[in-house]
Amino acid sequence: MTVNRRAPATRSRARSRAHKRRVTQAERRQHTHRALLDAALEQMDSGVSFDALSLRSVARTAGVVPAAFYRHFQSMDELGLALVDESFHTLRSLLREARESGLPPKHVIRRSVEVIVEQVLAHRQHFALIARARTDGKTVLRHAVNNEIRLVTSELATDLARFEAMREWTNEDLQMLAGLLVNTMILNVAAILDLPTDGGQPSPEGLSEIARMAEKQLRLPLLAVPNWRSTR
Amino acid sequence: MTVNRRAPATRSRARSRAHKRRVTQAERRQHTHRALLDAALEQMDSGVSFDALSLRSVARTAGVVPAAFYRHFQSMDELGLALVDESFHTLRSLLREARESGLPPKHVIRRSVEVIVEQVLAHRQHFALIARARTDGKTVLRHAVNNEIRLVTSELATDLARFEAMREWTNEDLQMLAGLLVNTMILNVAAILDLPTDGGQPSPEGLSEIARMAEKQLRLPLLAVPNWRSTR
DNA sequence: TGTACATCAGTGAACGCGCGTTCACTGATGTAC
DNA sequence: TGTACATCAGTGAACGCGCGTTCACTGATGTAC
Repeated sequence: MTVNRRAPATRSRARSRAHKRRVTQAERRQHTHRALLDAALEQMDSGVSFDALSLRSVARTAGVVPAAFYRHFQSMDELGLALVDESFHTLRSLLREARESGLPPKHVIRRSVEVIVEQVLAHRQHFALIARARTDGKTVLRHAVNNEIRLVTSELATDLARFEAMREWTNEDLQMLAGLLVNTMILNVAAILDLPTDGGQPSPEGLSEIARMAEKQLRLPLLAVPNWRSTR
Repeated sequence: MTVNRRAPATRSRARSRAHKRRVTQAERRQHTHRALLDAALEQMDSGVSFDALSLRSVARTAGVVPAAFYRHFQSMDELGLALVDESFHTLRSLLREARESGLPPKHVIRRSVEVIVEQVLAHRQHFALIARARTDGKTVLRHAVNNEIRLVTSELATDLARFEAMREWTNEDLQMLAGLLVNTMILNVAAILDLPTDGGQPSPEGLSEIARMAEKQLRLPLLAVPNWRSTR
């Protein structure tokens, strides 16, 4: 019994025949493609590290025979890279949202933390991938993720350079601060993902505690900015 | 051909007979035990994540038949926990060294970073385990590692409370700052482990660049301490 | 010291299992007339 | 609209492999006399 049959057993034969619908090959292809990606995300979300995933279990979860996998990806590594792309697309739009809010620095931190918490809950699986794959065994994925993180960090450094208080900072120091902030964000995201979920979402208490902590951890280094002598 | 034979083939039969040495069962047992732990560390150090290790490959690397593994550990998880204990013993002694240096705050940071770099190079494999297992798939290991990190963070918070400038800080804020510092350390350790090694040690340039960055990332939040209003 | 038996770390063969990959195939969709 | 052929996503069986675990075993070390 596969996901791709046209006439589910739950419909009467007459009805299914009357409502018989032509599904284009492209639709079917896209559906399975998505199902394979989702199957991998689902398993990673439930605690399996990427390189413990098997091609067969992914195909099984997607409701497809193992050989069908090869119609979509050459290998699990290729699927992994596709997921990294997807996940960072999510992360980038998150960061853009926080950045373009146009709020004064004081509120931009609180807002950023709010956005992060919202986004992590909404795209839990993608963030789980980023958090895990960053240090996971498979070299291909790890490097892909770390490259993306490096890019995000550089973008943040560029944004920081626009603030009056950091006009005189060296590039290295901007990268340093951006790295500190990005790392702090990543680890707080990991903390959210590690909260017990009891089936659905983690408890609001747990979330707000992490949010409060994250906000402080971001605010503290920024508080030091006026005292920092970058030139030397 | 195993590691435990008394008379290696490279010695003449006469010599080996003349120098025949009684090896106690305890010695043999301890030797194999260590060989199994080292085999796991060696494989993790060369990039394999813990839950990609197989019992058979560990036994093979240790020069022992798979069944012999069970004379020492009930499962790979048990071996993993033994490694976590060992690794944190290393980490704790590192932290004690930095803490008990008795240096003024200004120099304690630079000294801590130096100690970390030294220790990571000297105990590369243990730090690789901590860095990896922290987010790895296997639940048992991940929780063990995160618990230990939480303990280390609390100890650091206690130490911070002794500084004059933080006398008035709430417990939560001390934990927050300690968490920020510990996370920063961990991520810089991960960065050191990710440096290309070309066989032996990573390049001094790469190391000193990370060290400079780490020092700044630790110094910046501490610079903000006098401005932080903890009470609210 | 020598002998007889107990202990036990490590052996080697066997098992059933899920894995990745291959292959010829099926049958619905697509297309040309 | 209907027919004949092409395309191609997904099938199902088969393969060889490394895995974890079990078992009766071997032979050196340990011990009691």
